[in-house]
Amino acid sequence: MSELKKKILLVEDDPNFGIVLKDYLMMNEYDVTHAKNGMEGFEKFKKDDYDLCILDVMMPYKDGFTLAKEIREKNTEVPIIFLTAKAMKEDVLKGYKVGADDYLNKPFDSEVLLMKIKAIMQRKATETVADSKQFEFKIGEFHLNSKLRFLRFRDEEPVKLSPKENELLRLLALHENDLMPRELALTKIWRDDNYFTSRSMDVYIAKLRKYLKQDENVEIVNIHGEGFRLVINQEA
Amino acid sequence: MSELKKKILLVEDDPNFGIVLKDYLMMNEYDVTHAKNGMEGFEKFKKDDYDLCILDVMMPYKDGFTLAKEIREKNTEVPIIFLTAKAMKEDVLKGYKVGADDYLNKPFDSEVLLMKIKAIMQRKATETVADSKQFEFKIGEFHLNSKLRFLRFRDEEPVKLSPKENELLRLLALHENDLMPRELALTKIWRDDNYFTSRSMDVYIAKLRKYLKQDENVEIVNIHGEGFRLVINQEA
DNA sequence: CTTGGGGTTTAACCTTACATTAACAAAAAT
DNA sequence: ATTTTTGTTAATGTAAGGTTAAACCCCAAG
Repeated sequence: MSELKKKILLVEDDPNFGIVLKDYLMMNEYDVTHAKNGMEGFEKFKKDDYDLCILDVMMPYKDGFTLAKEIREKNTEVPIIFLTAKAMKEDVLKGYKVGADDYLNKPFDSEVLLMKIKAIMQRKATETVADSKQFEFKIGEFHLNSKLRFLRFRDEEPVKLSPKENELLRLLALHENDLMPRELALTKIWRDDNYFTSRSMDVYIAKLRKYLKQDENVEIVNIHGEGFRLVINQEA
Repeated sequence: MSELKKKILLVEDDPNFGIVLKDYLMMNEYDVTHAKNGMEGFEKFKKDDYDLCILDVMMPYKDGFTLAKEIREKNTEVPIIFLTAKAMKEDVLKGYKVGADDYLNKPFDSEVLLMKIKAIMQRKATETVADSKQFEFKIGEFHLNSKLRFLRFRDEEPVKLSPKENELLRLLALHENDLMPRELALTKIWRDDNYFTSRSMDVYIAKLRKYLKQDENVEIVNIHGEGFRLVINQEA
């Protein structure tokens, strides 16, 4: 049964490091293709479908950012992780809004890389294209603008939401009337799933309930051991 | 059509290093003009349009900072990168005040330079042309003329704005009712994003709020960790 | 050269905003 | 019955933002 191994494109010019990393990832059940420079990386990218790209930034002739841009022109979805030299300053990275899913400074702990890969795969698996672009929601008599992070009830003054409140409510709204699994919120918003983040999330659920109390027909229901459901009852 | 190469003015007095750097940049598809001192650099600058200037700081007769200042008098837009001989913090700061986009300590990794160049070009590329031409705004009952740098409330005497006040308010107005990211203002107006420029910006926000207080329906709202929003409420 | 003023930055101090953790109560599952 | 999960409120620590005043820098007038 040809396993459904996830395909990773690894572009890394340092041959030693590249091979070590490739082997490590393959040991962890990924199907890894290794390209030794930007050109080769792009060729291989065009020839196949990948679930993830790991690009070294510092490469001669075609650096990781440039390659990422080319990849993005072909595919706006595929997650990209950059491997950057430690010396690289934040502002340089920020200048490049290629849409990276993560950065890792060399040298890095390979287990950290694995975790990031897992988190990204998980996130992508449960994400639709439309979702990532929706920032306004009608929730009963509320209006959520999750770009500007405010929640308005009818025509009243909007309430400002904190980043976490906002993301959580948005995620619930995306799953309106349906289950929003605990684990999903934890991996997407908290990027980690453990006892404490889980309790933290519960605290935020309580906060949201307080806001939403104004509208009788809106409530957040718990599904024990599973997650939460944003229920919206419409009156006839 | 492939001749859309970006033009770089390189001013570097060390002939060996200058030529090596020029060649390296040309290998990376830039159109490089090399000047061997500040005088020559300024002459060449006046004769042509460049997309970027790379200036050595340590040069006889006319140092990089002085040259930068002259360049800025002619052109407030063109990005400037300084090459400094050692880690000299004072000079670096001085450089930023001329409006440098970045600086590099010699000796530097040429790939890092490439990266910075790309980041800067990218930033320039994403600025819209339309924005750069709009200089008059209606802000509630205010009128902002950002060419002449004054702000008028109704028919009262216009208030004169300082350059920073003016640019900041203009940037807010360009994003009217929408988020104006902190980072955007800092990189565009202050050309640097650090603790101090950030605090400086907050001071200017306070000043603008003071001016805008006259109109009840205009306010600058903070979005924690993101930026500011110029909100204009219209009464029916 | 020195002095003064406009513009800007830095410092200081204070308030608000956020996220996490703790603590304990209640509900659900086993 | 007892363990696990969830609800809720409060306490804590840290970061971000608001405000004011002093320091600083440059430049131009005395």
